[in-house]
Amino acid sequence: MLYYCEKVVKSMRLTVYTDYSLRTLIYLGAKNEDELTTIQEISDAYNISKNHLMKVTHQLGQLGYIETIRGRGGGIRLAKLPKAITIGEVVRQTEEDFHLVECFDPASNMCKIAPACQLKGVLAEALQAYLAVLDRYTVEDFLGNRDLLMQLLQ
Amino acid sequence: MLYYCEKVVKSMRLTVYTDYSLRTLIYLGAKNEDELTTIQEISDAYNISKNHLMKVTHQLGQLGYIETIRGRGGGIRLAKLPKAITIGEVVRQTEEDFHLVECFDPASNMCKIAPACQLKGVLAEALQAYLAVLDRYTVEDFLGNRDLLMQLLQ
DNA sequence: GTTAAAGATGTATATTATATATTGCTTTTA
DNA sequence: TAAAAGCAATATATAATATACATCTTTAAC
Repeated sequence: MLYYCEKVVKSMRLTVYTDYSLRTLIYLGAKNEDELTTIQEISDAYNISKNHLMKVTHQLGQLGYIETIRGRGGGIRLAKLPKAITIGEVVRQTEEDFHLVECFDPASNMCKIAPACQLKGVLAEALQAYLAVLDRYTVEDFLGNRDLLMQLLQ
Repeated sequence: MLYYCEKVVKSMRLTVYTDYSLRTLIYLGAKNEDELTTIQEISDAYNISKNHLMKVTHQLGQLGYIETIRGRGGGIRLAKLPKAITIGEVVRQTEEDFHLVECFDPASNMCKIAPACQLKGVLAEALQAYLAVLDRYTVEDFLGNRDLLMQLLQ
C-alpha cells in the first residue's frame, strides 16, 4: 500500500453513491415482485443515511430502473425484471464521468504531450475491459441466495 | 454526466500521482539511455509541481524503475529498458489500494449482506480485466513517436 | 574545504470531491 | 385534513488529494 504524506492513497474506487444504487437494486430484487418498499426500510436494513439514499432512489427512478410511488402507502419497486438490469449499465449511468486521467477531458487537459501520447487510448481500452465484465452480469445473478440475503437484512 | 449537489461526480480515476509517474517514465524513456535528467527539467516540461514530482520520482527510485543520483550534476534516468517496464505493474504499485467499494476492506466494511453478496467478486473480476489490459503494454509502446514527443516537451 | 546543485524527507496547507444533514416542499390516501 | 411518503435545493462536514514549504543530505566543481 502506498503511503503518501502518511495518508493512504485510495483510487479507482466507485462512489458510495454507485454502491448504494447497486445495493438498492439488489434489495428490491430480493423482494417479491410488485411489493412496495420504503426508502426508510432500506436505509434501516443497510444502516445507511436515508437522505443520501433518497437521492440515489430518485435517480434510479429517473433512469427507469425503479418505480417510485409518492404519498402515504407509497414506496419503490423495480420497474424491470432483475435479469433485465445489467450491472455495467447501472455503473455507467451512476458514474458516467470516467476521466481516468487529466487528458480524458480536453477542456481541462494541460498535459503538453497529449497530441502524441498513446496512454489515453490504452487506459480507455482498459476501462472498456472493466465495464465489459460488468456488462455480463445482471441483478438476477446476485439473487441466488435470496433467503440468506433477506435474513441478513433483518 | 451525473450532477450531484450541483457538483460533478468523478470516479474510477487514477491519482495525479500515478499520472505523473507514467509521464516521468515516458519522458525518461524518450531520452537517450544513460543521459541524466533533473526533476526540474521534467517539471518545467510538463509545467507541474516540482515538489510533488519529487515524491513521485523518489518512489519510482525505491521501486527500482529509475536510478536517482544525488548531488551536483546528479539527476534521474531509467534503471530498466523501456520494454521491461509494464504499465500494469507501475499502476499496481503506485496505487495499490484498489478498494472499489466498502466491502473490499474487511476492516471497514459495514455492509450487512457482505457474506452473501456476490458483487464484490464481480467487481474484482472487472478490476482484473482492467489491469490485464495495462499488463499488455510497456513504456516502449509509448515511444513510437519519440521525436514528436520531445518536440512537444520543449 | 566551501559552495552550489541536486535529490530526500517530513510537515503543513489548500483544494477538491464526496458524503451527509437540514429544511421545506409536493403528492396521495386513510 | 393530517400523516406518510417521496422531491428538491442547499448547506455543512469529512475525507482524500495535491501542492507548498522548510530543512535536510549528498556530491561535484571550484
